[in-house]
Amino acid sequence: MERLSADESWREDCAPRRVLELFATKWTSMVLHTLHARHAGCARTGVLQRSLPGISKKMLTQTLRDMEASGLLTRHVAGTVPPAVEYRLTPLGGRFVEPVEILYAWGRANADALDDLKPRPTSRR
Amino acid sequence: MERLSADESWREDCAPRRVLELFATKWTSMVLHTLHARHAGCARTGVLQRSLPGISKKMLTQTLRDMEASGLLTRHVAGTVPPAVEYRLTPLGGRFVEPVEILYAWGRANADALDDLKPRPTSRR
DNA sequence: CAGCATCCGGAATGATACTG
DNA sequence: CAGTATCATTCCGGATGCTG
Repeated sequence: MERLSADESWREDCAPRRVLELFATKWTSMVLHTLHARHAGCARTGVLQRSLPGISKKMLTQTLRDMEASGLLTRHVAGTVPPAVEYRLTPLGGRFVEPVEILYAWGRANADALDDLKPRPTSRR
Repeated sequence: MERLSADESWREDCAPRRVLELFATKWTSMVLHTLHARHAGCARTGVLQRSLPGISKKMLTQTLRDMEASGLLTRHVAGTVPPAVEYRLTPLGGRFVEPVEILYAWGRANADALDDLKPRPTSRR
């Protein structure tokens, strides 16, 4: 074996690895997918929270801020009477939707196989 | 907004979410990708460790065991003089390579954009 | 409504050393 | 070579309460 192709390695700090880090945080990909698939790439905090069963206000805010820092979305503060903040996908965020969608679809397509290995109620993390 | 498509939701315990959990563990996807791209789907422990810069023996073993439990690969113990253990991708594991490859490729394709937001030496996680 | 400040239990990762 | 056993550390993610 050892058919070293082009550069199929995993040096630390390589781009692919930074992509994986985006998935390391529990909600990132779900927020991204929801923002795109259910809200056309733009939504407010409350709406997002309602679209994501189980997420807490804290984690939602934290995730959104991290994603903003990662350049996946932008944050727009509107009026100030009742704070209205909107989050919108950036071009990078928009492109990142694609891989996420693929993962999502793969999950659905392989739901059966995944069910078999389901015996992990108190799953990791 | 609110263009609720087919079933683009994230109910807890849905298949897509269980897929994401596979990425929650740091090394899973890297082991999978390495096993496929560099070792044709079958390799021994030591070889894998040498192919994954930075992984510890402990984490490698743990990751491999988890992946075995998840049905992504099988474990074959050969002789016993010097223990020789081989890990081989299962059909499910083989199918899972596809999405992982896509993420990998996406990272390479968007390396520039990812580099811009790189100012995170002591990155998250 | 949006967000921040804290406190906290537990999980994930890692360094090191030992066994067969 | 493969794996296990400790010990230490990081920090994720949930709960709760407060601010404007």
